[in-house]
Amino acid sequence: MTALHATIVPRPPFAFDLALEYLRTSPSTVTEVVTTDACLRAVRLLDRDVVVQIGPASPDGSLSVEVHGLDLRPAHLAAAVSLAERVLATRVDVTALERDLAADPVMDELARRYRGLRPVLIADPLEALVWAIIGQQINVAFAAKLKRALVERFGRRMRLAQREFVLFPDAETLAGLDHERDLRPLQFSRQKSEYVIGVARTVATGRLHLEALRRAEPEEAIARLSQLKGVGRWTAEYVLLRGLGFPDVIPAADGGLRRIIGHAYGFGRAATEAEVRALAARWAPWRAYAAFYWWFTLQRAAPPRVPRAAEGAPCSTLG
DNA sequence: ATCCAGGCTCCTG
DNA sequence: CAGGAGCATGGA
Repeated sequence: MTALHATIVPRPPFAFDLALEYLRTSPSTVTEVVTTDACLRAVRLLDRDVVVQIGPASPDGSLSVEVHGLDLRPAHLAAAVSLAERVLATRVDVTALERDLAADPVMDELARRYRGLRPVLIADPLEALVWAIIGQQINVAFAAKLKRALVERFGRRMRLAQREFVLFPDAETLAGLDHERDLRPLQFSRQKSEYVIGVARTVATGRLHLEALRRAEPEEAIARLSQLKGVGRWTAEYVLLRGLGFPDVIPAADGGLRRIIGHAYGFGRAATEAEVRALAARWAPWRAYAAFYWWFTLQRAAPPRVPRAAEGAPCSTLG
């Protein structure tokens, strides 16, 4: 096992502590391991399974990026650095954000509260897509249980420093599953089983290249994703936000967003999707940031999660 | 038991 | 093209 390391300097303001808090408390956090001051994750980089660790490098805000694996070359470190920069959006210039959001007093307050927080990505876009499908119309705790079961059953494992890591299953693995035999026993509904395997097959056969969607216009990317069976607008927008890093999309149909926004704007009820879209127009070009702030607020208001079973256990960051 | 949960598909009018 | 029924599943 070799280790390479580099230092990156996020564009200020950057709040690594808030990003870490998000990861620590988010139901989507299954393949990541979050410690008191760092985040680790197993991922495929180039031709290697590696563990990437991101943590504070010095009090000035710079971050250390370490990559651990077998026979690593400089190219693996470069890939790890670009992964870290993408997942944490460290290179995004947010200096205009506070000014842009100040017109809306409610959002202005959130922008100040979460200064330096950017939407934290799920490192693997396919993982983001599968997670979004799993999360459709069920409570997030159960969705997290399903994701954990999927990862533990079909993900490759890695061991590093007494800790076990699991890679999210790749498209080829998921494409080879049988929904009755493999996913129903994990408590997936019949339709979600078919959706997950169907999108994996589309990706595995090369008919959909998720990474390439990053360069598309948002509406084009949403249209492409929506062609997949089981992927509607909410799911597509979620993938753009959490999987691909689009800064200005908002899943306006999201139940959690509708509830908290309806409450925050004094509707006395959940806002409708149309109302969320209308309000969100004022948050452009930062609508993904706004959505992320709301989700973080919901997460913080939620009751504390079940304590992790055992330090070092795989997937132990999920409650 | 009943309602709800980070929706989607498919079918009406 | 907007609106709604029906759908799966487990948890509170």
